[in-house]
Amino acid sequence: MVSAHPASSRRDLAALIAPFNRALLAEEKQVLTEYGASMWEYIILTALREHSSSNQGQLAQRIRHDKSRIIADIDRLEARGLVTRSPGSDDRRARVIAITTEGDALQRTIQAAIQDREDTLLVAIPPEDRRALYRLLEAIHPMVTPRDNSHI
Amino acid sequence: MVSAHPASSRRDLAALIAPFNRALLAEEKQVLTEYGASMWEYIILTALREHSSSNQGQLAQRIRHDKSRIIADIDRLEARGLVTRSPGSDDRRARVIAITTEGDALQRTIQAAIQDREDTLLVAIPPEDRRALYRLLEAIHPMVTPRDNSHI
DNA sequence: TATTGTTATACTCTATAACTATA
DNA sequence: TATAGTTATAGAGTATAACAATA
Repeated sequence: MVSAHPASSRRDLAALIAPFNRALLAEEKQVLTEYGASMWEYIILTALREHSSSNQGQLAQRIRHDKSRIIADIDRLEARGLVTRSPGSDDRRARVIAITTEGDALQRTIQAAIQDREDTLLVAIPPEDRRALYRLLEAIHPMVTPRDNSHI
Repeated sequence: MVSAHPASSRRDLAALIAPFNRALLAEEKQVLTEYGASMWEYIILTALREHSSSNQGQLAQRIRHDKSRIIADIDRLEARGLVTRSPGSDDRRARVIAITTEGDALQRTIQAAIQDREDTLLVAIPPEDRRALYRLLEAIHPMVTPRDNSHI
């Protein structure tokens, strides 16, 4: 009897990526706990360092966070003086979120710690292989990131 | 003023892997919905094709599923005739889970469909780069998978 | 007393709908 | 009427504790 689907010798790509993803998140969470920030708070600070200031809704959309759940995160960041939330000058419904100097510094500190951990995790991978990995993942990134159509 | 942490030019590895992981899971879930299986059910079938039969607890441990949550999954797989659940011969507390011919066939069908989708997702990556990616991820896999200490 | 499978419960994350204030 | 932000609520997924049967 010949099977319609011969036993696959190859592991699912998802089965290779998922544990890697889990391990990276675990490392990241340890660092974040150290600095009293949540994953979403760190993602928000990182996004704000790239765009410096944006409306709350735009920000949520950019990082693919929920417009209703981002509120509490910004509340905490604001209370810690890491971001400011001010009413839009032209549209008084809008809230403009901007990162502060303290927020900027904290994001850098956390990111440096996270990348240190990532390097440690992959210390057994030769440098040129690691560079190849980054190059491949950067190439794949746009293929797996839903395009932002908000400008259309 | 010199910053303690200069702006990182590099993206976090987690920020590259997470969207990739999400995209792969989304593809996988579409296939699974087609065949009426949940992610955990597919993982269970895949694990059973590698080990053919095992105690419920050992199985849960191997796939890092919850020993209490695996119950409902096995209930459904058993009801569909994809696995059998029989009392252990030596230890009557234990339940031995074994995959059936139908279960084996379904896993192959689903896996083939999933890997087809994965190939489609990465169709723009040249074959040799894709091979390099798999090679790297296979090398990283043992570094990010918690070792099974159950035999100690 | 410890372990296998089971059930019940609580907790986190997420998704969605309803509300307000502006436009 | 539509939109930005907010609040409240319901759901999925997960983690944990308590229980019955067996060791």
